[in-house]
Amino acid sequence: MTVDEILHQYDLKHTGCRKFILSELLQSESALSEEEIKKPFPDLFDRVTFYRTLKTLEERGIIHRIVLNDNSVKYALNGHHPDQNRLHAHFHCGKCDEVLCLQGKTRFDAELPVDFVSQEVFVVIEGLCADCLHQSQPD
Amino acid sequence: MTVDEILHQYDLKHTGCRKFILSELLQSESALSEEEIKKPFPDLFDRVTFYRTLKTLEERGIIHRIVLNDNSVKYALNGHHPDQNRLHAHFHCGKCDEVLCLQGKTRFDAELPVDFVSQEVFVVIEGLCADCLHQSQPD
DNA sequence: TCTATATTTGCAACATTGTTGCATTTGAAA
DNA sequence: TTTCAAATGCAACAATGTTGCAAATATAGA
Repeated sequence: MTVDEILHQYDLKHTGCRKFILSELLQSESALSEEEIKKPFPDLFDRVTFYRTLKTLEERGIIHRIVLNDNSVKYALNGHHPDQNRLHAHFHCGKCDEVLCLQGKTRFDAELPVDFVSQEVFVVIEGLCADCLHQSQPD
Repeated sequence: MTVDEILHQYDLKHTGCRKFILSELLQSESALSEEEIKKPFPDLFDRVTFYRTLKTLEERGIIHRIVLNDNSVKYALNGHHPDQNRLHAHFHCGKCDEVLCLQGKTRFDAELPVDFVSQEVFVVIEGLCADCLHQSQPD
């Protein structure tokens, strides 16, 4: 899936900021913060344009926001699982700050009070990724 | 458990701001935002004092922060389950904005990549509480 | 290819949330 | 009552996100 294919599929204009953001996210294994997306060309687009573009992409369901427990925000492309079972799970490495989507690799279940309805579930696992684990515990 | 008992137990001075925040949280069924805590006396304490006090209470393990998917933050008293299994689960009603702690009422399990270590898990369930459900679907 | 138009973008200004440094006040121990 | 570390208030700042408006641009149609 290319950037242009995505934009065409969602009937969005192929503008610079959209192509840039989608291109960065496509290239990345993990979810990226605004700063991380911008890193290669920090001042290529205005901050406002960036926010508005991220908002548009999110509203169209092309990307999703991940809010970590320290209030920071990362973005990732949506999988092509239409609207899954609305369980969004991510792993956050507290050392290198990498965020991984865990689509379909988690199970969650809750006993809610009577007549409470669950619409979406957001899970963030805080921990250490393999690289950082090995760095801190050699051998 | 009273405010003074809590402060004494954690060896903290019984200061105005601490007593006020703990008192509000003790009275509340659900988690409260900074604004909601302040509501009865919005200007009783400086904003900085408020933040520093919340930070202290959190560091001591008396309260915990809940970060919702819209970036807003709420606070709640910790249960007296020493350090549980590090699964923090909350329900957030998207209509009335109420947040409920779901201690011990959830099951979660994830298949992480090899050598990834989970330290803490944060879950937010977005949905509708019983009151709001009945309001939107009378009968 | 050129033109028209809705959309996107940049800029300025502002709002909210959170932090730091420092001087003053205060809780509680002696 | 005195003393002093801890807590507080104030000013200033930083990060993150939003709104209004004018200028630039993508693309549909001539």
